[in-house]
Amino acid sequence: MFEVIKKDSESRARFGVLKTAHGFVETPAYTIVGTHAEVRCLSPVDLVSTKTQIIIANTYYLWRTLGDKLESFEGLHKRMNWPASIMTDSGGFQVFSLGFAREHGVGKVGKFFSSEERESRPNLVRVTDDGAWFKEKPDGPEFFLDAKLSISIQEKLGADIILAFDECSSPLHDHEYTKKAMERTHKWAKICLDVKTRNDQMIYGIVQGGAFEDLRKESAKFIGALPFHGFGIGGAFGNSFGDSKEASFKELGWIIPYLPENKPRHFLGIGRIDDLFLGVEAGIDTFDCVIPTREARHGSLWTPVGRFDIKKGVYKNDYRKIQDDCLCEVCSEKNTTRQNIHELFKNKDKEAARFATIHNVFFFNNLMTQIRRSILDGNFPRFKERFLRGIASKGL
RNA sequence: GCGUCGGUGGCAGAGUGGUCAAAUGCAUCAGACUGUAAAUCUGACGCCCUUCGGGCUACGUAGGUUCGAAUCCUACCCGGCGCA
Repeated sequence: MFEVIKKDSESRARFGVLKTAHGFVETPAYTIVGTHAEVRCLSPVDLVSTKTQIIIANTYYLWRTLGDKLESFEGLHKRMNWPASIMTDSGGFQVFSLGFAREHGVGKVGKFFSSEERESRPNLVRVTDDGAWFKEKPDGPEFFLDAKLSISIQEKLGADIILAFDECSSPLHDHEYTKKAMERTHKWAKICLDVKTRNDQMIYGIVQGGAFEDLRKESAKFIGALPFHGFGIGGAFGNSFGDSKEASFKELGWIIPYLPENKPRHFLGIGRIDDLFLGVEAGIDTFDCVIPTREARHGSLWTPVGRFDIKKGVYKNDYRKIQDDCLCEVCSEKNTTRQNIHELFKNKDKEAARFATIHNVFFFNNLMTQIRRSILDGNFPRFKERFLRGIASKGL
């Protein structure tokens, strides 16, 4: 199911192959986010051209959207017209994102909402030891999602890799709460394994424990010892949650040694360029992140010298490609200069977001290809240094 | 020529005696975005002073009425429309 082909001699980086029911994923790999069973703005054909290997969809949203139709659901592969690998997130992140994170504005760097702002973004989630009560509106009815139901939904969705239901805690939570959330996650992890019935799906357990060393180690030890096919690392990570990168990657150092060498490790929701290098270096095999697709829609295009906002006026008469040496479908087309794409964004043309998404997704997938190659060549540390310096020199 | 309607910040367009440096939209500029609340959000946008705040100049032009005018009056300039 997962094989490590080559290990870097100077770090924990490794090249591997993950075999799922729908093919192979060469790792380290980027998992492209398709929450609602589609990668926003991209057709299945577009996706192929972006070198995408695997997509992650979301249990919570598909459950809410499909409702009764879930019983007769044809499966994600058919629905998405995507023949390759798919994973589903369990809905555990929504316990956080629609709850505490929404209320407190966590996730925006350096900014937490004031009490006034909180009123307009109320917490829509109530967590108990048994599961999570969600509501769509502050005054709407509650509905319950727990480990058992999450697995049942994920089995109906039919992804190749499913995730255990967890509670993602916040960096604002103290040790006591984080411990409680971690213990719930552990309890739910065992339930997920118990109730899972399909043999053609892999299941990953999820390590929590926030920024606390004792909890991270405890969680890694506990989850790592359970018979999962792989492991996700989630929770309060990275500067997105108000923590420094250094601190968050120290956490990986606490966790990874407790996870089995021969099983894949997924870094949940993390995926900026420096994160990728640091994650791979720490022993991560797969990443997923909204950044390539969301920022594309917002006009931010990524290149080896940093990202830029194509909507800015300076690109109005810029007849260069997004990125000179890029082999993505957009950069390879004749009539897709920065000037064209700028204009499409200004005209609110739907093609704008599509072009931007194609480029960004290709960029990140291609970066992973280069990382894999560098590991195979025994050159990862040099490649990392060179690439990060390239970005730093021009600024992000 | 007569009549009539109108001339507001980069543009469009509110305001029709004080709470107006002037709503709103667009444009512009800056920023954010990390298991998708997000093809989204935030801030700036007359000039000057260090922010709170204060000062100055502004609603076609020039005068006037008034404690006070983008808002009222007069003349003029410009534009649309109608009639000659």
